[in-house]
Amino acid sequence: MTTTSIKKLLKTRNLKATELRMALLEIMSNLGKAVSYQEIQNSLINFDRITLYRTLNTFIERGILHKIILEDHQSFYALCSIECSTEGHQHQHVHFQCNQCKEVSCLETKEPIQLAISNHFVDDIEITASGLCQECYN
Amino acid sequence: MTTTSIKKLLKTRNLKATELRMALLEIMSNLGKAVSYQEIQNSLINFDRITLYRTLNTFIERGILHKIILEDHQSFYALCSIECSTEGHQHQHVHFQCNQCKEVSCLETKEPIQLAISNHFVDDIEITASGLCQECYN
DNA sequence: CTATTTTTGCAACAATGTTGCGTTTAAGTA
DNA sequence: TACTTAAACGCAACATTGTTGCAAAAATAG
Repeated sequence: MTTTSIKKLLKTRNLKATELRMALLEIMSNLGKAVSYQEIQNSLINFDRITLYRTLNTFIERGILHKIILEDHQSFYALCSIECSTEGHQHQHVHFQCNQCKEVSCLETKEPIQLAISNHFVDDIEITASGLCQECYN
Repeated sequence: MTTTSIKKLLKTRNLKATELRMALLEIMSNLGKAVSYQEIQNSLINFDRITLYRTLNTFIERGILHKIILEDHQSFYALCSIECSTEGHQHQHVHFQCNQCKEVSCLETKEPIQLAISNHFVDDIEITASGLCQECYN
């Protein structure tokens, strides 16, 4: 994403284009993958952690980012698809973490994921898989 | 579980039957559901939080408990099935949290869950669903 | 350029994770 | 039962992350 398109995105969500927000979105779009909280912190220079905390929450709330929580309490963040908005997230994908390189990716599914549980009303499903990614598998 | 059977279980895992371990397993087996960390703390009296931390980790390591991490970083713990051991966990179930009563349950699946991702080697799958449980649905 | 609303940055606190280490305890053995 | 010893505990100490309030600063609209 260019600086201009980032600014546009922020504007559509009624958010001001502040320094940290721009920096964060630049990092996320440059890396083009799910990024760990650690990695975000390391990529930013001279930032306030409370502001980052609030920025991440704001972005999630406005449908710009989504959060992925893995077993070891590590948080990852990934850019949302275009369908997500202030009104809500529209994700339909599986999160995959490679046990070797530890990278996390969002895998789009062609068909909606179905899960039927008797006597339960299922509203949302989160699927996290782990194993070996394409790179590490070969 | 009776006190005797708890002691037996600990012995099979080469663990000493200490006060906190006994108390924790009694709570877990009495409640008979996934229990939040909060709830565990509230149920215990006069305990050391580091000891609890280590006890939980030990139990997970030895295949007595398994940990369920939900979106809001809340940890839940549940007793493992008989198949789990020091050698490893053998779970094949879906974790479900009710949006209303917030209870978490482990739902056994009759058939193994399959997930094929092209060019990836899938080793483990975690599925967390949310919605309304039987009680709150009616 | 100015006004206004948003956002930041700091203080302050809570919860949980994590390790080291000396002391205590459980459990096997004499 | 008393003794021994490896396991487990309990405390100190520190790190990380979450969370809120509030005054100061900054971004946008006009």
